[in-house]
Order: sequence, then structure tokens, then C-alpha cells
Amino acid sequence: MESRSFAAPDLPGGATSDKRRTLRRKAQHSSTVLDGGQLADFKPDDAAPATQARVLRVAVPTPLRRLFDYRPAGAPPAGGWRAGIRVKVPFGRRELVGIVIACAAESDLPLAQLKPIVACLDAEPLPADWLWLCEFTARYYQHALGDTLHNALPVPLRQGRPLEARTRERWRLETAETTALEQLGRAPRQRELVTLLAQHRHGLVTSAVSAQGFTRAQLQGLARRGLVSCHEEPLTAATALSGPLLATPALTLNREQAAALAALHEGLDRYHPCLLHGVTGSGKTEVYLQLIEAVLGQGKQALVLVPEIGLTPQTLARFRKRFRVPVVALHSGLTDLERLDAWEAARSGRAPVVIGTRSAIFTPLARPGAIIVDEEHDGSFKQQDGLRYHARDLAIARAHREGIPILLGSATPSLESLAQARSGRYRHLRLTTRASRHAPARLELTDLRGRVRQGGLIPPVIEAIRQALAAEGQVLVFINRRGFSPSLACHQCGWIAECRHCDSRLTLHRQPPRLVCHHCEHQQPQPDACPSCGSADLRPLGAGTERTEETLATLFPQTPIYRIDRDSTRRKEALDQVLGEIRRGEPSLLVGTQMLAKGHHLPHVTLVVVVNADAGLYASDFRALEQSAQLLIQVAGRAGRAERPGRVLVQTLHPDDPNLRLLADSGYDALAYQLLEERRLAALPPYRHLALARFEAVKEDDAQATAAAAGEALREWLAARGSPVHALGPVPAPMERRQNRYHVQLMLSAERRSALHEAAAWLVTRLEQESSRRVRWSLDVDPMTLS
DNA sequence: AGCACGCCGACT
DNA sequence: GTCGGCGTGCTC
Repeated sequence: MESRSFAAPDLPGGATSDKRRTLRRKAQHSSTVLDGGQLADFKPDDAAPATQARVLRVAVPTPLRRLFDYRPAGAPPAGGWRAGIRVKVPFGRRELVGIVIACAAESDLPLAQLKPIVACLDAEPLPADWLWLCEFTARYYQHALGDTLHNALPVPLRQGRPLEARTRERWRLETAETTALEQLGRAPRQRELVTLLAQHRHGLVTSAVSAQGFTRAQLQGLARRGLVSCHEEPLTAATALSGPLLATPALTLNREQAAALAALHEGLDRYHPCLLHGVTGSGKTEVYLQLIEAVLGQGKQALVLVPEIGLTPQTLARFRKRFRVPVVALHSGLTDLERLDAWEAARSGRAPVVIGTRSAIFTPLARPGAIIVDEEHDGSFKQQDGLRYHARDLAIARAHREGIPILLGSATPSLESLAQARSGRYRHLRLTTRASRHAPARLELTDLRGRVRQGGLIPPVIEAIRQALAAEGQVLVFINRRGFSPSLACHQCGWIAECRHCDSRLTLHRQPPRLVCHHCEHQQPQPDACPSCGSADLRPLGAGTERTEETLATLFPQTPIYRIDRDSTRRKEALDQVLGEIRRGEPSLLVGTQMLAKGHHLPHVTLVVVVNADAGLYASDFRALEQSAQLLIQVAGRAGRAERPGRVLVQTLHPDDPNLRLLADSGYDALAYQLLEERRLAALPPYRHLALARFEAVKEDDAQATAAAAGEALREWLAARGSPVHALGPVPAPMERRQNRYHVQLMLSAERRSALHEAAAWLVTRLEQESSRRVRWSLDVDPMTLS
């Protein structure tokens, strides 16, 4: 039986609700359907509190995929023992903070063998919606529940800090200033303090008072005389909203936007998955904002997920400017305590709008109203180590569970989402009209073959750059390679600088001059002579951002050049500063990697140059083409956003490649539908589901042997059960040696998720029992890459 | 993952 | 003689 709760990322979205509601209820009460062992006794959250539980089943922060039983001790929490209560427990020789998952009368172990808990940390359980999502995540990605919960919890809560909003004190003058001064006699500092407070009718928080040079003792002195009062308030104040919701009026929608919004309004009170498929500049954000407006109008909360690079001050400013309610952002710059505050504000409902990157999907909401995933195709939604979850897929599962709408937005939707939309499971909302008068710039393919290149650029392209600059435009030169050149070769004997820890070539950097491996931390000085033949004729092959920047500097000495890549903008302020200068609009050259291509508004760019479009064309990874098409369209979208039309020149060695031609002539959608057909024929996602087991070890044989034994056992198990799951491998990973470790993998594939899930669960259980300590392994469900 | 226990090499 | 290398086993 295909389980609904497991298959949620696949759920039919179009059909209505009755059937789904029953399914949902059923899923709640039969979570054993899919259990991989650890959740067999998971109690639905509406189970009666067990005040007299004899056994607490606790998830502990460890990679072990099982629960541990403890005896309750001390007074039970106010509402009785229930799932979601944090407890401090003895674990081996340590004490850890675990979370009660179920209460039971019996344990598999004799009761006398169970240790009592050390302490109960909560009176109320952690939010049920959060707990459900973690439990779903652990099952879906075959990850230990304890570790999943640990990952999804703000750091202070992991450490056992009480679940309370942090508060601050606000001091307010209780009498008229003159009255107060009369009563004080001469206490000069206190008199000054009274005067200060008199200027602030709503009072001042302690930090503001001490910033003026007053002490807490002085405040308390006034409080003792009854002249000032002190109130505690949460850090994110609950703004009881009176008056209009909007701080600035909504923009007028065009016909397509209005139609999309109308469709969204129809599905506000149910699970309603929609793909907002709109070309660059078609006003997706305005649709998000007006959807949020409707959600807030119902007194509910909206959760917005954005790619890692997309949570810029400008994006945030746009949301904050629109609404008169707090917009809470969860970004990497927050301290642990600030993160906890944001989490708490969302959990309590004090934060009506929550915006964050991947991990924000684990934010609890008191009154969930809608989830929006912007740039849903973006790779940064998938975590690439540890708990390998995909925030977009979890968002779908969560919206389904909560019965709320979910909006996936993109100019270049993932093939997964496109397939769902085409089949009718997601509602397909299209925006084809750009706000500016110009059609999106076409990709002009320019042939690199047999042409002299300077810094990677051929003469006609350099000429186009010259013209664009002469016309007072900005030029964006996109290269997806950091450094000076991607390899260093000996012109005499053909030696090429390679990493001594990986199967990769070293990239030459000039600032500072070094050979650097982009796969591990390894760096070494640039050699003066070939280590193989002694020749001094070492030449850099190919161009990276540094080299193109250097070339452009000699070609256009009068024009400012901004290079934007991970090396040039290690500090965040550096990036903001450069972007600020660029937005002033002076004619200039912008050289950068995808950092530059994503997210940022560059209104003065009139020419975009793609130095080399070929990287993804013939790569082995099955998603490479999809991803480079998305990137190309995104880069192209930077051209001509303001009043001027733009040009996009794409250099390629394969100007006749049918895929590239299709993208250039007919656009992303045409290529995407073509790629979908190829995926169907090749039995790849989204028509088949994958799980990848990776093995790594210092010694190649160890990794190989463990993987081979696991593969063998798995195939036997599959055959014995007549399972439709295919198991391929072990095969060496595309880059077999990385950081001196050898990588091999097993790939499982199936048409149905449930079958894949069962097989993966079995494999994981076996690996957990059998694999030696020398071999590290991990399972990646729905892998984004096969490397 | 931690953290212990345990059994073999070069050192005060 | 022991300090410490990392292999192996356990965590209710």
C-alpha cells in the first residue's frame, strides 16, 4: 500500500479535500504503515496525556536509529507526560537532552533495567506541528529521529534552555514630570532620568536607558517610590494590529497576476499546491505579497522560503515595507539566542510573516496559513550532508499535513514541479508578461571554435562589450569558475597540476598566487618549473574570473571592474558595498560566478556575456543540463531589466547542440518539456525515484567490499520479496578519490516511493548492524547529484 | 557520534 | 615500567 503520509511530495493537488481529509486522518492513526522500526509506537499528538506512564520512549541526539526507554522520575509535567516534552536523561556515561516520543506501559527491556530520567525540562510539549514534521523527515530520509530533532531545534533548546520567550523590561513614568521632580528632592541623576522618561510616553527598555548612561539601581530607586513602573514584554512585541494591514499599498496587478491571485484566493483554506511559473520580471513577488496579505487578513501566518543567496536586505526590505506587522527573518547572521527568539515568535504566533532559507522549514507556526517557496528549483534547498532533506519537498508535505496552500515560484521550475503541474497535481499558474516593455532577451549563441580568445573572450564579443560600454550600459560577464585558470599545464611534456588528495586538477589563483584544490582544502605554491620534465614553460589553461577580470582591465583601462565571486567577497559587507556601487549605474564591467547571477537586482546591465555555456552540456550527472539551463536563463534575466532592452551573448564550442539550440530558440519551457521526455525514457526522476547509498573509506578495498556485500545482500532481499526496486552497483563515484578517501555508491531506483522506501529502510538497518568502523556510509533519498 | 576499554610501540 | 595509538563495543 502506498502510504499517503510518506508520499506527500507526490500528492495529488488538484482534487478536493474530502478524500484527502480521511486519508490524513488515517495516516495520523496508522503511522506504523511505513515505519522503519523506530516509530512503531509513535503516538498521534491527540493521544490522551499519560500522567501515570510507566515507560517514556525517548529520542536521544545520537545517530542511532532507535528510541531509548526510561522510567519517569520526579513530578510529571503539568499537562501529563506526552510526546514533545524534553527530558534530561543519562546515556552511557553522559547526560543528554532527549525528547519524549511516546509513553508506554511496557518496554522491550525489563522495567528494572531502565534508568530513570534525570529531569523533566518542559511543562508543555514542543509544538505538535514541529514534532510531526521532524518525525516525517526522519522517516522519509531514513535518518535517526533523535538526530533529526536535534538538527531542527534552536541551539539553546537543544541544550535544555527553557522554552520561554526572552523578555525585556520597559520602564514608564507613572506621574507627571513635575510631580515626580517635586517628590525627588535632590537626587541629580534620578531627576535627569525622570526627565528622560518623560520624553517617552511609551516608556523605554532597559538597554535604551543604560545607553543614556543611567544604571539599573537608579531605575529601581524611582520604582521604589512608585514614580516609574516596569513591565516585561517579549522581544518581538505582539503588535495588536489596529488600523490597516498594509504600510504601503499593493501594486496593481496585470491580468495574469490577478488571475493567479484569484486562483490562490480560492484555495486559502485547504491544501492547494500551486506552481507560479513566471518569467523573470513578471512580478512573482507581488503575487507572494498579495497572497500573504490574504493570509494575514485571515489572522494566519505565512512562511516564506528563499534560496541561500536570496535573503538579501533588499528582499527583506520589500516584505517589511509592505506590511505593518513584524516580518521575522531567519538568516545565517543571527546569534543562537536571536534564532530562538525568532523561533519562539513564530511558534507563539507573534510573528505573522517568517522568511528564511532551507532550515526555516522547521519553524513551528501557531496559525499556519500558507507556505511560499521562492525559486523553488534552487539547489540550496537540498541539504548536502548529514540529514539530507529537501526543504521544498518538506514544505509540500507540511502544507499537506496542515491543510494549507503552498506556492512554488520560479521562472525556471524544476522538472519535478513541472511534471506535477502538467499532470494537474499542482495548479499551474503562469505569468508570461514582463513589467518592462521589453521581451526577455534572447540567447545569442556565439561560436568559440577556432577563434582567438583573450581571457576567454573572442573578438566579436569584446567588440559588443565595447559598444555596450560606449552606450553607457553595464556589462555582466558570467564565468562559473573561480580563480585565474582552471588548470596549469607544462607545454613541453603535458604534465598537469593535480591535487594530491583528490582525483582533480588544481586551479591556479593569482590573488594570492597559489594552486588550489576546489574539492578539498589543499593549497600549494605555484611551481617555477615542471616537476616532471623541468621545463619552465608552464601555462595556465582556460580562464576563470581572475583572468577574465585581468584581461578586461587591459582592454578597458578606463572602465571600473567589479569581480564578484567567493574569493572577492568573503566578507558580506564587501559584497553589499560592491553591489551598492554597481547600482549607482556608472558604465562598468561586472565579472562574476553564479553569486552574481542569482538574486541581485542589476537594473543597469544591458549586455550579459556567458563565457562558456558548455560545462553542463555533456556532464555525466543527469541533472546537469536542467541546472545549467536554469542558470543560463537566470543570468540572461539580468539583462535589460530597466528601460533599455538587453542582449545576451553565449559563447559555446557546440553552437549546434540541439539542447542548447532549443533553449536559445524556444526558451526554457520547451527545453524542460523535452528533458522530461528524456527522463521518462531513461527511467529517471521525476518518473522514477532514486536513493543513493554512498560509501567512503581511506582504503579503496574497504569501501568497495562493504558496498559490494551490502549490494549483494540487498539484491537477495529484493529477489526474495519480488520487490520492483532496482539496485545498481557498487560503482565508483564520479570523483572516486576526494580528500584521500575513496568513494563508491549503490543506487536504488523504483517507480513507487513506498517500494523504494522499504528497500532503503532494510539496507540502512543492515548497514547499521554490519558495516565496519573504517567505512563511513550515508543514504541520500532523492539525490540531487550522483557524485 | 561520544566515550570507554583494551592491547601493542617509543619514551620520561 | 607507562603514555598513547586507534580498533571494538555500548548507549534504555
